[in-house]
Amino acid sequence: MQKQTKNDPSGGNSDLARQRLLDAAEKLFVSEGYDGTSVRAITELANCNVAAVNYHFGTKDALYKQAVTRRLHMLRDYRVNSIDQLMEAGPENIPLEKLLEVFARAFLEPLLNDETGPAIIQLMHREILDPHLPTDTFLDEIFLPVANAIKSALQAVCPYLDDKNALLIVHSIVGQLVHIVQMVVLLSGSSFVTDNPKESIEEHVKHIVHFTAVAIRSYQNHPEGGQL
Amino acid sequence: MQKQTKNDPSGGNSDLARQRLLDAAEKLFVSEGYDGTSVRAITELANCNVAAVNYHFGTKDALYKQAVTRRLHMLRDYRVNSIDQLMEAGPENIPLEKLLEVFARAFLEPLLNDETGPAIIQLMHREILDPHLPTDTFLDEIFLPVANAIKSALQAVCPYLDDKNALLIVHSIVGQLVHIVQMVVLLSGSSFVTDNPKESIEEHVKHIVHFTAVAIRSYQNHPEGGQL
DNA sequence: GCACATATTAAACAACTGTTTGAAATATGT
DNA sequence: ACATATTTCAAACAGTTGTTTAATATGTGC
Repeated sequence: MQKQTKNDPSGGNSDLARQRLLDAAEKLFVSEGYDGTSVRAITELANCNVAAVNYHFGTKDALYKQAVTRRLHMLRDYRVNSIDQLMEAGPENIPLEKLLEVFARAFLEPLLNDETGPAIIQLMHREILDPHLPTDTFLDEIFLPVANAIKSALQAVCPYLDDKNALLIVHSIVGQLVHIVQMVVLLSGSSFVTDNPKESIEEHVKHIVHFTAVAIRSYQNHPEGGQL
Repeated sequence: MQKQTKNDPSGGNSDLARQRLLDAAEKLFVSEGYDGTSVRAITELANCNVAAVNYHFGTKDALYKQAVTRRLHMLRDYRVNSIDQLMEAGPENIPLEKLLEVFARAFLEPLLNDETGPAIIQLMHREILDPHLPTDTFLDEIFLPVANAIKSALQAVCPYLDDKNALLIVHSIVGQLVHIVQMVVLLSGSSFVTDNPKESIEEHVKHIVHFTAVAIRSYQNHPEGGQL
């Protein structure tokens, strides 16, 4: 992309400006939301003229959609691929804890990544609260694919889980993981001193894996779950 | 409030307009967010003049703070009181499942209430994403009081839980409960037909109670949790 | 009924918003 | 170097925003 091919009539500089606009837009949509972000703020951060948004993307809304969609697909692919790769070892060779840990880390990858932090997941939260994508995009293009991937994997590793219980368990796992992100966001604006945020996240991940594994194993003897 | 006392010099009509503005503001802040809600939209919904916000509240921001804070305190008090009332029966008389169920229902009360639905909890999500309250208000005035109440109650009912594990478990419970709300919000804008949303919520609550109880009991023999 | 306090109101204000427009600059192919 | 395509740009536009202002209407106490 730094190299400009002489055959490309659409111009490399155009791609650079587009990229800068997408990156700037993403950053501002994360921190200010859609309505709180102006086209002028985006173009100033991207070092572009205010009309560049309309030239390259048509409208602010279309820019938003592209900024969100590229991240949404990235998150889905990373999460689904992580599960698929693990499952290549064969379900009988995969400890439940391992599956849960791989999923948790894949789910939280942007958060665990120093460069991105909670931003991308936070952008997804915003899209849920204020949807701008076409109806059901979030469900169809990230939530359901990821949920189905981990659900199938759970059922392969724990064949005693029926469809209904497996899905309920997926919701429990996702809820716990999302909560970590929300706590990070909440504490990031806080005057509380966190000793070591990364260590705290690791601790939560470890807890969730164990907590969840125990509960799942209880379904082996009790399809209704929860009885000891 | 329908009766106007002759002794009240601040005027009943003023309280009526204030109330209408708060209610209208809340409704719009829930659905459109802070930046997506204009003063004109609020005053139109409240059947007031646009300057009424400034007269009664000073600024749009101050109106927002009051609208959010009144609900935040309401949620906290309901949750904490539900736990406290249950604990009056004495921890030795309270099954763990009962405690978890009471907490879950108290936590989700607005959602379970046909009049409010997920709106109020959604308003809290928005405040986390776009804080307008003074720093740490959300933490200090709802999250921590509620977390501490359920943490103490859990430790009273399950004395084998130490501080660290109890807190991690509280996070797991809250994460699962918050996730229900997020799913309701996500599906409310969806073309998916939900057979019976109330029944689905009940099912999730039942699952979370049992799922969580099993996992908690595992700490009895294994302070590190998670081992079977 | 009057004086004073309070609440409501329409108009005005400065600033901001996303978009459009046409000129100018730059890139590209021959 | 020229013709054409693409990109960038400043200015303009109509609409929106939260706030202020002063007049008017309403409420209250005596």
